[in-house]
Amino acid sequence: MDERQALAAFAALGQEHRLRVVRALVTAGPNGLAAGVLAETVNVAGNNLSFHLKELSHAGLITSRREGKSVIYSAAYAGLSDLVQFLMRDCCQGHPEVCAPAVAALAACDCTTGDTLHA
Amino acid sequence: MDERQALAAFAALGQEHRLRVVRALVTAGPNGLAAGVLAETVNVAGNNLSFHLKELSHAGLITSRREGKSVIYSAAYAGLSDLVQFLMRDCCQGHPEVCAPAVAALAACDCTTGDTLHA
DNA sequence: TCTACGTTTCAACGATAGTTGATATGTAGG
DNA sequence: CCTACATATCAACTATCGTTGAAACGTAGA
Repeated sequence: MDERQALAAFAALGQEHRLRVVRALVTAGPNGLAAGVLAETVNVAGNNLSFHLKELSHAGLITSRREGKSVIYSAAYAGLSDLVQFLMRDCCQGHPEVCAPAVAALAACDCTTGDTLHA
Repeated sequence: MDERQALAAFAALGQEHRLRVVRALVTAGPNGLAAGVLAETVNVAGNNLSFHLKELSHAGLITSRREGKSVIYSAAYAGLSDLVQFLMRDCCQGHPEVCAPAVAALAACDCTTGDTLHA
């Protein structure tokens, strides 16, 4: 991930409605949520939400697929990973103790119990 | 970290000059960099940089200390950790495989070789 | 094909953020 | 005390972002 992409991603997350959308989709899991459900969840008008979803999609943070009349959005976990990696890259220049908490914080996630940790 | 703080942090990072400042400080390590050095590094006028540094500081992403005539800024690694944790929290609702790459990406950092990983 | 539903696009307005220049603070040395 | 240096503050301007309402698109069922 280059700076331009990271910039777009952070700018996208730095907005109340968009951050809530991403959080909702991250917790929702890979099944995702329909645009209409998201509109109710974050309490935003449909047309306005559509604008934000487009921005999040362009930033590589979410993906979409059509299912009948609905459009289902899901978190782009790979994009989120890249963003985290971009932010913390080269944080260990001779002082691993300063960034270890970041690793520990994320490792505290239940993911560590998954069998695909190193996949 | 609550939503309001995360929002401020992401909005702070969603700006070219501020993102470069944070990246410069993250790679610089706990010793930090003087405001003047940062101004040259990111190629921003001093008064303008001061505005951005204030915003980053208010967002909990950097800290500052005075050393003689200079003010030294450093990355707030704890704040960065909290931010990462906020973004990925509850990402594993029954599907640990989707967020495992995020953990792996951060774990790829040399931090994993540090002796304070679980501290 | 017609209607209903879900979603997206567009133009326009109001609010907010970033830059600039001038000025103020605070610190060290002569 | 006075000057030089480093950084911070303030007001004003411009550009960009987010919201709103109206309208269009695409899909499914009658």
